[in-house]
Amino acid sequence: MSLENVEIETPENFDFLSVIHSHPWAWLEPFDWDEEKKELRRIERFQDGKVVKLLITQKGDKLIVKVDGNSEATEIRARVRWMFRMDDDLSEFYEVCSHNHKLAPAIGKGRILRSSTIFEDIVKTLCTTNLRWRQIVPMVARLVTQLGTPIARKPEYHAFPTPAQIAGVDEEFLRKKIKMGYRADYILEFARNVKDGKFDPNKLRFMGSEDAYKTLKSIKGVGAFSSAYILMLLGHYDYIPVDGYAKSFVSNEFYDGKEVDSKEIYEIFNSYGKWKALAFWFYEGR
DNA sequence: TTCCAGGGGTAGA
DNA sequence: TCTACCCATGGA
Repeated sequence: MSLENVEIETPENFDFLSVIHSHPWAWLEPFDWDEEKKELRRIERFQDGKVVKLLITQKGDKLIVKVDGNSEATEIRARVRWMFRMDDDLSEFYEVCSHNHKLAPAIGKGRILRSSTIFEDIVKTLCTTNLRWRQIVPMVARLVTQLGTPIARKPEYHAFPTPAQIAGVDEEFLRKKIKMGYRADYILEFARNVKDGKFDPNKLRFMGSEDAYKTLKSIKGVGAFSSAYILMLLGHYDYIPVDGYAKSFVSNEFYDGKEVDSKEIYEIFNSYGKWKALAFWFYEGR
């Protein structure tokens, strides 16, 4: 095992801690956030099947990636850049924020952490619906440790399972061993479709938001909320993920506690145009 | 025991 | 397009 460092220069207005705290992904395996060291651990499986441990910290205007294992620096850079949204241009969003005191604190923020594959982000979103957070964390941990490839000499660390690894078990396994409940059926069907080439998550990268929304919603188990959530991870912000939390926030902030639905939420944030979901996500007090 | 969680599918209107 | 109803899990 070798231990090497890969350094990546951060773009202007890059806030490492804001990416970590943008949503709860950093607390879901195979991520793990060390609050004391301010270090993000990520177990990553590469094209050739090799699994390595990445330890990511910020030092000045660079991200330092300690790599435990042998892998290509180029590939590591590409994946870290993708996960940390380092190529996102948010200058237009910050311009919008500068005209609203409730959004001024969002300047420098707006990069929402994502997994290295869209497949993983979709599976994780399916896992998070209709459950309490303390149930989601162990469920995802079971999925990763029981199905993901371990690091050869450190079998306690596992990468996120591939579509083939999930597709290789039956629904009973996902229900009983991973304790996914009714989600087992959805996740299994999705993994099998990806494995068989019937659904290619990477095509979502090149779609406009409307097409991507329709495509995501066609996945069984992915509804309006999850589609909008995944769209944010893809970098499209014109659909707002409306859930119970969104309703209660908008109700208290804008409607004096009166019950609201999607329609009222969009009425508030429509003025932000293609940035509406990001404006909603980083609105002060949310 | 009962309730509920930062939902979604389906049937029926 | 909208609504009612059901779906499981496990902690409080």
